[in-house]
Amino acid sequence: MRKTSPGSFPVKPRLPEVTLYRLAFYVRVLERLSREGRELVRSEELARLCGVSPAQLRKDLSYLGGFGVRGVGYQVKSLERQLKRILGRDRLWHLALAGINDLGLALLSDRRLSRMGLRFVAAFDWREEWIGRIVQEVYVYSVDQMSYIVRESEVEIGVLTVEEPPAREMARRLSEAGVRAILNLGPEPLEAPEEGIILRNADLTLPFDLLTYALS
Amino acid sequence: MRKTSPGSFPVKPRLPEVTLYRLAFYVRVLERLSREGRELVRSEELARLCGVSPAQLRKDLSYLGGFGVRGVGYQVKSLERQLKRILGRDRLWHLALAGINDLGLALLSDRRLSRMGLRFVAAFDWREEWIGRIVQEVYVYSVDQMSYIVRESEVEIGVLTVEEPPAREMARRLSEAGVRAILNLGPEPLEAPEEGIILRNADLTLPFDLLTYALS
DNA sequence: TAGTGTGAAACGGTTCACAGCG
DNA sequence: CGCTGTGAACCGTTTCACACTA
Repeated sequence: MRKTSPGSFPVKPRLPEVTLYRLAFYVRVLERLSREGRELVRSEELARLCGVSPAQLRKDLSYLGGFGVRGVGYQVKSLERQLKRILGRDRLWHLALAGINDLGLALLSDRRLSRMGLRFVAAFDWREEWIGRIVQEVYVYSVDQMSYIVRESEVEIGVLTVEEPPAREMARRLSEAGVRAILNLGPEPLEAPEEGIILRNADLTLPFDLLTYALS
Repeated sequence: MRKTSPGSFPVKPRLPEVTLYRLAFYVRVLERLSREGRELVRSEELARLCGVSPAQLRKDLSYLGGFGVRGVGYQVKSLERQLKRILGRDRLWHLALAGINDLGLALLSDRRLSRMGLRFVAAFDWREEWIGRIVQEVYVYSVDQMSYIVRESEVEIGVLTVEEPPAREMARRLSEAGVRAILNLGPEPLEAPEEGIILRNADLTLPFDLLTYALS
C-alpha cells in the first residue's frame, strides 16, 4: 500500500488534490452525522450527502487504507477521527492575520475556526490607528514586530485578506518572519515569496464567477 | 469549433470546470496588468503569474476561439473583456444575503464585489432585532417577505453564510422565492433544494484543511 | 522569427464490476 | 448476504511538439 521513493524512503502516498479536497468535505458531513448521534454510515449515503458517487468515496478512502467493515459500513466517529488525523486536524494550529479589514475581522471572531483547532494568536497591521488595539481578543502588532512575534507565538500559518498592494509585501514579510504557509484570501493570486513556503490562493469572490457563468 | 447537440441546436461548448476556475484567475491577473498599463502579454508570462503552464493557458483560451496574435501575444484589455463576457461578468447581478453574521456583514461591505458587478440589494433574517435595520446600506427584511422582495428586486443569486441549522431552511426559502442560484459559504455542504437550482458550496474554512494537510 | 493554436500522445482520475470478507 | 475494497477499463485533462501566421 505504501509507495516508496526512488531512494526507497517510505513517503506519504501522494493524494490527488481533488481527493484531499473531498476529504475535507467528508469530515464536515461526518461531524454533522456524529452530532446527530449516528454511529454507522454506508458509502452510498455518505456519498450522496457529499455530492459524490459511492465508488468515488470508497476509492478515496481506500487510498488511506480500509476504514470500513465489509457488509456493514463505516463507523462515523472513527472515520471522522482518522480523516482529521490525515488532514492535520488532530492538533492546534497557531495563525496570524496580516492586514485588518472586514473579512479579517470576521475570521478573527469565527468560532468555527477555533473549534477546528485554528487559533489566531496575533494580528499585524501597518496603520498606526490599529496598532496596540485588541480586536476579538487578538492583539494587533506593528508589522515591524512580526518576526519576533511569529517566532515567540509559534505561528505556522499566516492569513491574508487584503488587496495588492499591500498583499504581496505582507506575504513576503510573513515568509521572512518564519511562517510555513500562507493563505491568501485576497482578490489577487500571489506567488510563493520563497522556495519552501506553501501559498494558497483562495479568493472568496471566485465562486461567484462560476455561478454567473452558469447563469449566463 | 462550435459543438452541436443531438437535435443540432448550437450549444455553448461545455468548458471543463477546472478551465472555468482558471479563467476566473486569468481575469484577476489581467485586471491587475490592465491597471498597471500593460497592453500586451505573452502566454508564458500570464501563465507564470497565474501559476499554470503556458500550454495550459493557450489550450484554455483556444477552447473559446483564438484571442491572441501569433508571434505577438494577447491584448490585455481585449482579452480581459472577452473572458469577463464568457464568465457573465459583463453585467450587473442582484444578490441577497440570507442570514446575517460577521462573514455576511463583511460581504455586504466588500467593495470588490460591487466593483465586479455583484450588488447586494437585500438581506434577510429571522431574528426580530435585525429586521428593519439597514446594514452597510442594505435593508434587512423578515424571511416572510423573501418571496416578494426577491421578485420585486430581481434577485438572481442568494448567498448563505450561516450554519446548519438554519442554512438548509434558508436555502429552501431562497429557492422557493425564485433565486436561480445559491452560494453557500457556510461550513456544511448542502444539496440543491430543487431541480434546476444551482447550488455551490464554498466553505471558507476548506482551504485551511489543505494547508494543515500539507504541513503535517 | 517569435509566439499562438492545435492534433496527438501521455497522464491521471473516475467509473465499473466483481472479488473478498465480515 | 451485503457492503467494502480494488484491479482494470474508461474518459477527460494536461502536456508535447510542431504547424501556422502576423
